[in-house]
Amino acid sequence: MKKISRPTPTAEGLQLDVARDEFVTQWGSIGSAWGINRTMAQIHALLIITSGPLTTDEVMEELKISRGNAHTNLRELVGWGLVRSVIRKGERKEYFEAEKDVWKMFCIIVRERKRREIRPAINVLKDCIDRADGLKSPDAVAFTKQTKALCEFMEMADGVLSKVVRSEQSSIVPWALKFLK
Amino acid sequence: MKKISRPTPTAEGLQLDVARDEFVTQWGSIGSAWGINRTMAQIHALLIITSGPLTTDEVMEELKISRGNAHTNLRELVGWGLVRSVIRKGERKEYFEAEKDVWKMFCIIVRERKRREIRPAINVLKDCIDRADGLKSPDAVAFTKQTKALCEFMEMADGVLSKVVRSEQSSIVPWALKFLK
DNA sequence: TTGTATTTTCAGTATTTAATGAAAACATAA
DNA sequence: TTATGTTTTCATTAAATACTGAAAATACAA
Repeated sequence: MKKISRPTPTAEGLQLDVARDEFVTQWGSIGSAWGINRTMAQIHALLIITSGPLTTDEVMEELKISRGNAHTNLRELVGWGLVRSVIRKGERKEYFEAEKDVWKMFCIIVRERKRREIRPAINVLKDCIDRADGLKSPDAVAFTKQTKALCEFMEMADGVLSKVVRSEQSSIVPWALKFLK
Repeated sequence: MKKISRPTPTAEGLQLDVARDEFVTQWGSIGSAWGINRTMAQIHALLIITSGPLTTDEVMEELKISRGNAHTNLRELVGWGLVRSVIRKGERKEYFEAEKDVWKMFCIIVRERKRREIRPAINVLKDCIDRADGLKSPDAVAFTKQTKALCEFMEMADGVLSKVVRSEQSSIVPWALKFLK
């Protein structure tokens, strides 16, 4: 295994390293507030601020984590579509690089969350509505009314997000924004 | 402690109970996918589909959870503003009821997440930018560029959400929607 | 083939997060 | 005041989640 080569640390270099560490660490805690595994968020952060693609070993080294951990979370990120694997010809190692365009990142995350979380939630709501729909008691009527309201709201949100994300370009939202208040 | 009175279960009543249970349970798992404590989401779900306000004991009974757990999560929900406590005159017990209007719920959640998560994230980014800004190396320039892009995006998102939520009325988003694509 | 580099898996362990339940604190009525 | 109902706290325990590291599987070159 090749040792990662590093330039002799200069004052500037150290300052940058501090900023990068801060970014990676904090992105990790922000991620976990949003229900994302801390390590996954940190790897993502690391790849976002690294110009070239990195190998699993380099990620392990940078974040001081085990191979299994690095491997699993890199795969997860590839699964989300936030990171792609790159194979350099003549080399056997797999490299990983993040999508860096912020708007594209946003679109990917929105699409995945729609698919993984919003859609299932809507299905659950529909299921509950079906079970209670037609029941006559006041309780049942109230229940149906409330779940229907929730369901309609989520479908609306789902639709808005679809449209926002459809164009895949960032100018539309700021533009539409002019019309809001 | 007074036992909760319940009508004799009918076929319809049972069917409703199943639907309610399903809703509460599933809302719990949806919540945890979004970084919200499962019990907190379940209590919220329970209060949303219950017409009258409930006491801590009733919540404990319905969800089969301990007093401490019910207490803590009810307080947390009150802290978010999603649930308010109600005191009935002549009674010593505290009652809890949820905000039921879906649009209001949405506004509360957006405002709180902005405050608790988006704003702090923006501050972290600004801090990282400050540390690296002015450094001349190509790595530093790339780092600054990337973090600035992220920061600007999040500020934009913050602004959009502020406007969406400002009016506190649901008609604006569907209206603005017409302009999207 | 066989050897070597690399990736993947997963049982075991550690860490983090959430829940319990009983005691303490508090509030009100008698 | 004392008695009683109610809320709050918090040390302990339980459950969920994440991580490690080594072994197995895979891929490829010689």
